[in-house]
Amino acid sequence: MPRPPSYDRDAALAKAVSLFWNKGYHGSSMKQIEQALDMRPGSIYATFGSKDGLFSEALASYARQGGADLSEHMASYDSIVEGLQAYLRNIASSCADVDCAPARACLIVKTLLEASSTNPALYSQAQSVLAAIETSFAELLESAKNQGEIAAKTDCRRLARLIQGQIMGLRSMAERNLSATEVKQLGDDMAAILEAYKVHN
Amino acid sequence: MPRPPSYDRDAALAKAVSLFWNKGYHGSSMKQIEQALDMRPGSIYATFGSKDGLFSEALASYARQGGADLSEHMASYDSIVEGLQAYLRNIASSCADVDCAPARACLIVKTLLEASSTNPALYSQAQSVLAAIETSFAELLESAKNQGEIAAKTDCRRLARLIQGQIMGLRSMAERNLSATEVKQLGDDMAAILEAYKVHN
DNA sequence: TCTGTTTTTGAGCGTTCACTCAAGGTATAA
DNA sequence: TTATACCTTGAGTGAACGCTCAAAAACAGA
Repeated sequence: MPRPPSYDRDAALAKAVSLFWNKGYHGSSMKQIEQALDMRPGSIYATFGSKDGLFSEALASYARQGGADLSEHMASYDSIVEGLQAYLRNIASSCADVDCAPARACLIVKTLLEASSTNPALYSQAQSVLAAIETSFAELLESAKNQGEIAAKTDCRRLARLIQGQIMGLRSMAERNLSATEVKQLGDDMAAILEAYKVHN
Repeated sequence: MPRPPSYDRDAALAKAVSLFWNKGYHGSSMKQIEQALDMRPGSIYATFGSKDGLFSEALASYARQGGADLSEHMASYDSIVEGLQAYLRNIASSCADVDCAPARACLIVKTLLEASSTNPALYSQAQSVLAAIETSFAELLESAKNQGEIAAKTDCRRLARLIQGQIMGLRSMAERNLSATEVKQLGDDMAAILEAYKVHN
């Protein structure tokens, strides 16, 4: 009996991610959202509830994609630490490439900074997502420890935060007008930091 | 003959810095600005021209203060590299302290990320400020090189960007709800990165 | 005290904000 | 074909946005 929706929910979300990633929460108006999603306000509100709701779903979608990317990347590495080093270098490379993404900086970090004193719900969500990513890194590092790649006494959560800090710094730095070479060098230098944590036998 | 202004321009700017640092550009409305500066719109516009103008002056003021802080800090260190290491640890400590500042993250980075696709003028200004900071670090490192603290072949601008990236990451990470201990550990770990660049004799 | 200049004031400008909802359109099931 | 449920539409809501400006207030010099 009912009429099915004419739009593709996931496709709309992807477009929302792109817009919010580019312009941020306050920088994206409903007018721009309507245009980007090619949906009228009524449909948007029926589907996502509010601008906050749409942003929240977009952020979750972005985080899900990021997690999948990390998993896929790590799957092709025997050495976890080397996989993480390559991950840092890959981020630098893709940031250095001409606008393949809506922005170089991470949407989660942009949200963390923008929402910290203006939108408690989004701030909290950004915190949760970052905590989950920290956990992902920590679990990878625990495996690395079990494989003898890093010292048994290594504090994996602490090292995970160091790595997360590198990514935050790298991607934020990439928003500066640096050359591709400079961004890649930064990625290399950050990857090199992990050398000190390797067990060399 | 003329009536002198009743407000203190610098004091007003300091209050603007505090508000913008806390809430960002889009997150600070003129109503809130009027309240924070205790000035009526006419006076604000006569003094600073526009919201953009006020933000621009606030950002410049913040950067000036940051530069002065760095100079003052470094003055008390014979070893430049050790001074920079202590600088990173100090940032971590002050971020860990209970709200001594309007926000933990850096206003310049917040502006860089927020303005990149919504306000070219502020984006450009943030880029300039960050480039100047990079230069400050690079000059310090050149001195360190001359003093034999770091290898003669060190690329100082490149290392300067690595340090700047650490600060960006550290202060962004501090916006997460981490414990004081965790933030300080991150500061320690980032300071430790510079050990690898020291010439040990 | 009076005059001249400047600052302060705040009501209010037009615009844009996020959002609503009654009306009309379009699919499915009978 | 008809009935029914759902979806789409877009003009329009009140509120908040950044900003203006004529009038009132406050100072310094005469």
